[in-house]
Amino acid sequence: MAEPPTTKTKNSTFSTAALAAKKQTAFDSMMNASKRKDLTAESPQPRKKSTYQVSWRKLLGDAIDHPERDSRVFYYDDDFSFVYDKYPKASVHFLLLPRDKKLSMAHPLEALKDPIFLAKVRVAAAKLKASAAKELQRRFAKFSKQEKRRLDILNGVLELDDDEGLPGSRDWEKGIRVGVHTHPSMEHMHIHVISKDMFSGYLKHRKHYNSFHSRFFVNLEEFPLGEDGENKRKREIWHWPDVDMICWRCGKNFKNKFTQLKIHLDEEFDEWKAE
Amino acid sequence: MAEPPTTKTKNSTFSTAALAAKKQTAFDSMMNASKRKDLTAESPQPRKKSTYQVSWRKLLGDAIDHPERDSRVFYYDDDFSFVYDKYPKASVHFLLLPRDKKLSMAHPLEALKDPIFLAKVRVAAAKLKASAAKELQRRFAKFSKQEKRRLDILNGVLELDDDEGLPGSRDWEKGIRVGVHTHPSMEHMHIHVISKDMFSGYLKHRKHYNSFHSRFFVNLEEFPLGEDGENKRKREIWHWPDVDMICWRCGKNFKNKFTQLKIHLDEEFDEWKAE
DNA sequence: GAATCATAAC
DNA sequence: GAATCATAAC
Ligand SMILES: [Zn+2]
Ligand SMILES: [Zn+2]
Ligand SMILES: [Zn+2]
Ligand SMILES: [Zn+2]
Repeated sequence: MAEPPTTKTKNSTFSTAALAAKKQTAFDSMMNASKRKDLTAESPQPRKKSTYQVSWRKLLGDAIDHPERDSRVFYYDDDFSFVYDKYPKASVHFLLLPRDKKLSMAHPLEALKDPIFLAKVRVAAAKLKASAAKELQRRFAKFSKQEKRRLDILNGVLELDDDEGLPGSRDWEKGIRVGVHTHPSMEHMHIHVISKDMFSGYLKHRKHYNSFHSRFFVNLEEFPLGEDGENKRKREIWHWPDVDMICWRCGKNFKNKFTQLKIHLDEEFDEWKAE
Repeated sequence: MAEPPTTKTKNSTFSTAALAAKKQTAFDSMMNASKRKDLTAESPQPRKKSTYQVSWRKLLGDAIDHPERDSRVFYYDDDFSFVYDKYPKASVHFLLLPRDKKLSMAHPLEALKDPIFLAKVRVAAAKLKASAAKELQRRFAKFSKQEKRRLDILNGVLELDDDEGLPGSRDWEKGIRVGVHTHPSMEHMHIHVISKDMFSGYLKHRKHYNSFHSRFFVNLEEFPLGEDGENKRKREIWHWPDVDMICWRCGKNFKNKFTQLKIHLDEEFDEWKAE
């Protein structure tokens, strides 16, 4: 089964930074920066429209075509790859990728209309969700009030009362969301499995936040949407990305104030871990 | 004397976030975001040039005029205010503000030509630097190899050898830089007292980094620059802000790759604390 | 998808 | 000084 990552917990907002850095190609041997400035100083010209053909949309292809040699993949079988998001937008952020070529190329809102496929995705997603919850527990149980008595007993600091069983763990799965984006950017279908906290150095602007905490995000439980549901959803995000940012935990509306939201998320993160 | 701040150390890149948030005025009651979009959708017009008269340049005025009621001030006397930078660009970031009206309005490169004033600034800066070093020690000694034996003895984990004195502390002042910007933005003269790490959620772009780790930053020890030195300095930053970012610790050149530098600073921060 | 740079408005 | 938004180029 999928094991949660064993990334060393450190005082960092870029927890998978090392991985990202390792996979990064060397710096482009671009023109010297000051020379660039000189050239444009007197005759500023708009850069020409790019003819770059978007290969970044296919960046998830390797994870399903060659999972055995893709370091982002931490588990796979014939049907699915379990993947670390390279730019995690929360403390835990995994992707579930269907490996079937045809399904993988379909739009998630279309593919998940098929009840057979939906059922298979739900089974796999439940596994990945459990894995994500386990990772939250591994990293944050030590801050959690609900885990305290259990941990104290396990560590021999406290003793069980007579007839007392070992206390249960906090339900970390409640801290995990599972779903898809209404309009994904990368073309291989992917289901996000992400913790609610949105505490990450990779969360850098409004779209990042609202991709997961607005109507742009469709929970797997909501499927099948039905035609009416789907149309309603698209109306709801008509003004995307110009939609307010709402705190996932307390509901406070931050309008378009992303930096204020970031500071608030930082505080909510600590309180949430402490629950 | 100036005492270091007692901010609770937590897993946060916005350590003075609470302060910043508290001082922030309520959100502007601006037009609804979606309405804005509608208005500009068919006839996009550039926003009019602002007539806003820059009061933000005077934002440090209160710290020297009314230090007793400015929460950023943590120590002051007749000559200087010691201040927390509201947007710290490193784990410790203080400002030293001369309170004399005339000196405060002068350009630092001009004012520090006066040997009397320079000497007074150096005395005050030494105090603030010591305070900053003490704060580094308070927060990071527990990660430091150089502090380990000392702390183990203080905590009773180890015992002193015969004739052994208590081991000295790490020299945390080596981790502090003191100096001014060649072209400050805020008009009240301020001397930066800042740890080298540049680990901060408020460090967001190249100018932030290079303001402290390029020739744009003039160390207090370098004064007096002399006319030649000053002119040379200005030539060296002619291409500002288009100058390469160089890691403060290992000297690696990150060119204009700010995000890569951020990830690297994160790693250097851990290694530096562990020294 | 990420990232650098530029631009208002404050 | 900070912050939102837009724009290339990849
Ligand atoms: Zn996506
Ligand atoms: Zn909240
Ligand atoms: Zn300044
Ligand atoms: Zn380095």
